[in-house]
Amino acid sequence: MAKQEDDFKKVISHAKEYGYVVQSSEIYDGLSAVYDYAQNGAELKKNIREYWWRAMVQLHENIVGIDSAIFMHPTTWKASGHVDAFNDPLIDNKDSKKRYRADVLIEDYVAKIEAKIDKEIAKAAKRFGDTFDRDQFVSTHPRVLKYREQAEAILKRMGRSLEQEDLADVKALIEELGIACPVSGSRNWTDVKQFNLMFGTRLGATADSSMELYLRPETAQGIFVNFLNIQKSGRMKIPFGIAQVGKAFRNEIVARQFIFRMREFEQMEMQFFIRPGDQQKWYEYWKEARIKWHLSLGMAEELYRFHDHDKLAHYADAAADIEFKFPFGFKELEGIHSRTDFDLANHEKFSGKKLQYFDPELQEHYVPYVVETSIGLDRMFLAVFSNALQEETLEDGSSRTVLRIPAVLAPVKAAILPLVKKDGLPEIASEIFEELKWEFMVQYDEKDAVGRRYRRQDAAEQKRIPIASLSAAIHQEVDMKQWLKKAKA
RNA sequence: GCGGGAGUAGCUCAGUUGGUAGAGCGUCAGCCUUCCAAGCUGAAUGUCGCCGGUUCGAACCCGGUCUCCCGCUCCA
Repeated sequence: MAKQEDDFKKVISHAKEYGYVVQSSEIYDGLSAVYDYAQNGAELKKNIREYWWRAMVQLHENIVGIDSAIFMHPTTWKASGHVDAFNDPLIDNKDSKKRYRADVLIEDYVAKIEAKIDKEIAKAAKRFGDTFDRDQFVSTHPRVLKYREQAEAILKRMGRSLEQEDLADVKALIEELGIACPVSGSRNWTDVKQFNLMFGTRLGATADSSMELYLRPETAQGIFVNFLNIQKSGRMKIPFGIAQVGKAFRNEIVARQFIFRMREFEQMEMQFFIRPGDQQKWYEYWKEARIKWHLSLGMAEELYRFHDHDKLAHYADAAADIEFKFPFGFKELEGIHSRTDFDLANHEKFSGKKLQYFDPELQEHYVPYVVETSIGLDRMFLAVFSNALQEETLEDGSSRTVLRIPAVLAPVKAAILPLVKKDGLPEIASEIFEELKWEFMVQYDEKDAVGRRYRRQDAAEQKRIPIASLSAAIHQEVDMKQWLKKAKA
């Protein structure tokens, strides 16, 4: 565990020292869970983004890419379920310091009442044997009726209080029911607080003419609301996909672990529209396609694993994560979700506009089902970067730090290093540099002994290309270019 | 939000019972060097996270605050 922490700290400090990631607004003590990408980080991030875009959009004739706005009509988030799902009433127990969702505490209490009903039924069933009439028993037995009435009253009151955002009453309900903390057993509760995971802002300059809206908590909805626009203008036929890369915002209660969980982050999402009933097939297809994409980068296979969800989100009928072995353990890197027609159907309902597809083969209209792939660009960055950072022991026993980034993603593709700073070598090296820079990110360095420059490059960008000698390289300039192209491919 | 740990140069850290800062690496200028750092000469860099208090005097003691790491909690 301590080893893990050390490794993770090394990743963070290396990212800072070599111009990858720094904390936002550092000179003002920083902003919690907000980070900036520095010179090398911006390149690496851009390369990951492009690698994804090419794999998804360029290589699939039936997938197109869009770039939708961060601001969206507020009703979007009602339709998507985020207004409900991202608003949690939370309460803390002052003795155990544990935090709970207030509604879950109450629901658990109700579940206990229902368990009592089941017990009564079981008892009666045993007593009456074959003659037991379950429905009649439930609708007449006084104790069962009382329990049922209790349970319903509690849920009704909770529902009404949450609806009206009467959080004081939610707390009062918890106290009246005598709900105790499962850990400490105490009934010493804080007030119920509403946590909204979405950032609110205003559109419009003056207070009375402005409209309250949210920064998008996911990019997917920008795709759903444009479903018909894209389908029609692109003459897309099901199955087809719409991809998008963009920023999303979540006001996490606790955002931590460096760039793993940030309040402002970038998603790379693709919504694949399919016939209802085909979801299982496409879900499996994309699970496989996505893991292949990851493995194509050549990082160790053991670093990845699938995690199938048992507890599904409000929109999904199947979901799996591709987890990556980060320095702090296996964590979600990408999600593949079968979202059914939840989103499009809800946007139909809330907007009153039909979001349907006419299937020429089936000769019928339907709301398509959706399989989504959603990967965090920042998480992918962290996966690549943390895995690339390696300590290498050399033959002579000394060690060096190498940032071994997959060549396609490397921020800088080649370093041009004249062996010595004389005999006209810098001039020739500069010529090579001038020529290569039109096609690749390259760097030039003539300072210090060449060995030292190698080490410097190894630690910073891992881009050096073995050249037998500079003079040989000049004669083999064409070959080198081809080597570079191969390396790039 | 709660609990634990931490914040001194770009990085890793030292700093004795309070007497206004150091090392290694790195960086920069130059020398040497025709292939894998730690040879030579010189140089720059810190309101000791921030604010306040105690004191003749605070990196050190006290209070507050911000930020980071770990655990709990949360995570479409």
